[in-house]
Amino acid sequence: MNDKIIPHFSDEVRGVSAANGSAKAKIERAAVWLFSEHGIDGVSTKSIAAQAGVSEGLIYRYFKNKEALARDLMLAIHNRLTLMIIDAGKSEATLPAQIHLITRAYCEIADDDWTLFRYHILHISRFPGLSETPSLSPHGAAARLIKNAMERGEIPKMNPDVLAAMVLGVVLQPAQAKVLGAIKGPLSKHAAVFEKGVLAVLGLNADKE
Amino acid sequence: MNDKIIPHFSDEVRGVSAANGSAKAKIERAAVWLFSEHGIDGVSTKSIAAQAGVSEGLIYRYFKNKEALARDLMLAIHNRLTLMIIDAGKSEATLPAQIHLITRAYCEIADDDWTLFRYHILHISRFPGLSETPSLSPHGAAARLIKNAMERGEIPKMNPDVLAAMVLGVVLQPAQAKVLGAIKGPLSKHAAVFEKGVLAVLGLNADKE
DNA sequence: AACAAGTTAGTGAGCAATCACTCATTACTG
DNA sequence: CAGTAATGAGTGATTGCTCACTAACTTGTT
Repeated sequence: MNDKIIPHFSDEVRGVSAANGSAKAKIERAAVWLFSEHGIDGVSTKSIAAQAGVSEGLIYRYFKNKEALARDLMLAIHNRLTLMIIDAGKSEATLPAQIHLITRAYCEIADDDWTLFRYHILHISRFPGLSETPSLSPHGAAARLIKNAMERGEIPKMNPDVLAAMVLGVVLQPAQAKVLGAIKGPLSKHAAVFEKGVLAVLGLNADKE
Repeated sequence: MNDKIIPHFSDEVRGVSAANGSAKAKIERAAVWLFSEHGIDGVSTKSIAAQAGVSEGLIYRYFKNKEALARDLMLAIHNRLTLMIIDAGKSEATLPAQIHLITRAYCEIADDDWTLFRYHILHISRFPGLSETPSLSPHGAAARLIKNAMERGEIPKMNPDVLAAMVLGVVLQPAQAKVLGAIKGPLSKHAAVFEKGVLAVLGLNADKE
């Protein structure tokens, strides 16, 4: 439980952003916090500037408009999660090994920047375009891994999109429950349970215990 | 696949609202459609009135303000889903029988009023109060059924809130995937697969096939 | 060093547009 | 005509965004 999974991945997956003290970073941190709490339309540019401790006009030096600011932040976590799944698919050959890596990394990314992750699961639906590019979304990447495993004969063939959604739900719904206060503490604490649940949905855990 | 599950439940679970042609019903239908599409803050009272074919002022004859309208609609589907789970817990004695009923009914309620269901899963987080009353939320009701099954010795003991979230995720994440366009057709088509997945997460499907 | 010129970072008053909501008035109905 | 249903122009507040401006810092020339 001590060793982190994230360092095994590339820099993009580990999550990098603007220099911590810069004005741009202050705006981003203020915005992601306020957006996750009140929704994008529930936050004014004035309140973002106030929370960041900068003037309102400065936002428009770094971002074209409020929507672009919201989109950039969403894209950061969206791509981070997607690339993590793709990387895991490349570094491991079998579905169970991939799932072991992915469940841990998913939880660690969520715990690492919970505000940004919370923003992602609460408000991703504001950006339909991000999910309409299947290969660059967590769902699409997961569906691809599952489809490959089906073609290798690791699991029975069925609709990979439905199965990918069921599998993602085993991890994402507890995350949403944590957002809504029904579950407490870091997600990583439950990573082993999530892994077991995911394997069960895939019919891969008959040989355990 | 022909027989519906919904009729087995009480009137409240079957879903009843204002008379179809009344002005109040027209406002509700217009609001739930626009809210689910653009979010509550992304919809103006003017646009609701226009879509409903009534004047803007009429909204305030039937609802105290825009927030109350949004809350009433959310409460309708929220209570409908919650009561369905509670009812299933009363009418069936074992967890597998309860799950058989619930997965079907969940899908049928979603298909029956997809716009309202879509509004629920996309924007429930706007009303944290609804989830903070655990016994009156789908998550809370499901957690109770699971906890009871643990005490009857049907499944191993563990954190019932975490397990309830994982189980709900198996059904809700495919619903979200359908919202985002990754899955098509009615949810009921996949009810049997969802049931199998839920049983697997609970460790209850060793005796199948 | 001294100064001028140019570039970048940052400000905040102000603007047109839109917002949720009110209310005096009208239309309808039994 | 009493009572309810319905209207929509009007209101003050707030919105996202602009832009003329200042402050601070780099660079080039002497």
